[in-house]
Amino acid sequence: MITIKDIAKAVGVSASTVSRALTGSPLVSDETRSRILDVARSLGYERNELARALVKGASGAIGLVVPDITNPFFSDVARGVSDIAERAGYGVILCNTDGRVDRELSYVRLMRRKRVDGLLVCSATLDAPFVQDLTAAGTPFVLVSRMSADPDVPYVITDDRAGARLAVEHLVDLGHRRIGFIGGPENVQASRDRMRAYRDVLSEQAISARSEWSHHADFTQAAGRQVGQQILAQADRPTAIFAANDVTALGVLEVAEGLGLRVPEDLSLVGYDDISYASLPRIQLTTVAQPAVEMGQIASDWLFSRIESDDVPPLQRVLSPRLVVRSTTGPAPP
Amino acid sequence: MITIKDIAKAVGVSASTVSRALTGSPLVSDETRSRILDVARSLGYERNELARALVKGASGAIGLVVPDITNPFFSDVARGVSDIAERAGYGVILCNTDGRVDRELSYVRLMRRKRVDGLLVCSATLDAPFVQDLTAAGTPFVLVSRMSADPDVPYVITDDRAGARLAVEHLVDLGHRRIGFIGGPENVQASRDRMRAYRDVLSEQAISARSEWSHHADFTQAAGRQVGQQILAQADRPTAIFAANDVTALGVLEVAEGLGLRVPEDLSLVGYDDISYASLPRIQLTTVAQPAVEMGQIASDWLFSRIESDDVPPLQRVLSPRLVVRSTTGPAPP
DNA sequence: ACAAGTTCTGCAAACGTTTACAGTCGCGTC
DNA sequence: GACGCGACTGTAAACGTTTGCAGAACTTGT
Repeated sequence: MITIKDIAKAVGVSASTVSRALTGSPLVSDETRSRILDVARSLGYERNELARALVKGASGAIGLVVPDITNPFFSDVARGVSDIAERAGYGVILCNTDGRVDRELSYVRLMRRKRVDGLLVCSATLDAPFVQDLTAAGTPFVLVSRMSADPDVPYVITDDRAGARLAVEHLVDLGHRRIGFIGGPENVQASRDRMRAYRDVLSEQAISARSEWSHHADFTQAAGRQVGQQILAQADRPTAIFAANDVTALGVLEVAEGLGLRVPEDLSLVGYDDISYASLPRIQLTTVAQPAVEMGQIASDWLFSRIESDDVPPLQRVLSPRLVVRSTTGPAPP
Repeated sequence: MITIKDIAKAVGVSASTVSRALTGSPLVSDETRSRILDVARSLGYERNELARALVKGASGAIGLVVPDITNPFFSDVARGVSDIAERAGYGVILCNTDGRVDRELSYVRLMRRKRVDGLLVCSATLDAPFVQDLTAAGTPFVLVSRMSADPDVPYVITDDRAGARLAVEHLVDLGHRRIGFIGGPENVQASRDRMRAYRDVLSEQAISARSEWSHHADFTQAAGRQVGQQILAQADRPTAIFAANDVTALGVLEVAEGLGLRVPEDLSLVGYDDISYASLPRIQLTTVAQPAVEMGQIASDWLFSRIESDDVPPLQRVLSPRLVVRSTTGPAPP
């Protein structure tokens, strides 16, 4: 690979002059600059960003850790992040944790070793030890879709309690009294909040929460099928289910139809996220919309300004979810 | 940040000894090694991979360039890649090109500057100038979902011609004679191949290919809607449409239902890719399956062995596509 | 007691940049 | 003709590792 020294030799100047010419410093005469640029071009020089990163103390990369890039919610977030990063000239390193704390932690450590300039974490487990590590290390980061008890930790979320309330109240308004819930992993904040709101609404409305209608899954379609089957196979089954994300809801939809249940006549179904497939004509899933792409953009926008300058106020942004009523919900059967 | 020198000072040895201890070299006594490890741990040392990369000439990262991570086909590929990369201890840098040659090129250059050890390119434009650049530079890479005229270029693809044949022949078998096609961008190899097969089958069957039923889109749902609308709004419309990917097909499905057409009674529809949403009960899209996750795995598996050793035979893997008949296709209306 | 190993450790160079500092050169001014 | 100044260029150190080479200390065999 061509280095700055090769160019220096070819042009007959020192390496520092080449460096200056290439970085656009004014401390170089127009004549030598153009000679240098010519030679650099003709040699096909590409600056070694590793070396540059080492001396500048900035790697020009950020880490993006998500549970599963295959989940449309997170690929939307990733898309938002990647777009902003491209504009800012940063690289994005992708990490899939499957929501496992150990992988999350090992990825965060890998990112620290790679000296990323910042970190975007969607992983959302509740008791995240890496948060302290990162604050202690002074690595800028943003939590996406997870809030922290610590008031100094920057985050972008939507109000999960409010969103879940919308969903459950919608079902209650339709006359449902037998309402089930399928959450994500127990240690995921978003899942807890949505569950909490579910319980709150039920108790406010003096509706009993039946434990056999409320289960944890893991935000995948397969788990949605499995838990959905479990709930719906009971003789005494709910008339409505609120699933803590769309992917799960689609899994439930699948088994519901498999069991011969009509949606929404026999079973109403609400999801969460409003992934693009929720709006397909055949699906028309009632759901709570989160602006995923925008969340990614907001988070990375802030991250980059935080990287450039230490004193930007911490980002603590709570976006409003929006209930999107489509056709998987209807009046409760008599 | 703690460096190797800090540890050296604290323990009272030289930096080289610390380095050796940390990298597990046998040239260090057990006693000093354990003292060093203790101090390293207690100081919270994390090795600077940038510095290491600089001297070793290997960055421990690969680039993954895809048109759009939001497209489930590519997020599946990404998932496969990321899993293998994690196991091999590599980082994956994500690049979205939207299929634009300029962005593709500028990303490839960025990756070269970042000195990635290898590159996985899904971008699939036909006349890809970066291929020569990369071979010339000696950067290992694999084309995913695109073949090259050059016999030395490594790739993983499925046989697009064969897959598309399956789709179109299926429609013909069902009695359709009025068959439309919606492709991807004109310069995308996969799109061309699928179109080519579409035309071949029609001409073999002595069916006329009507140009007003055959259009290019860009593999997005929005474009599927738009082009679908264009084709289906005609009084003289086809009885079947083969869309070059599932996302497009879902867009078509949307407008078809909007126009009051029943699928498959009035219109049969075939997609390509078998993304996970194609199998939803309400969708049940007939499609041609490509093993996306596996393609990502195969490609990166090979890439890593290629990185470790120069002389592995070039990867040229053609996987077989599989027709999955579901319920968006049916007999042609009389 | 001494040569010849062994086993461990340190020195210094290298990787490819950036950048503070010190020149050098030519030119105009007094 | 000395002086200062502006405009440019070079020297060298630094970033944090790895690693070839040489040396030190300690064993072993004679």
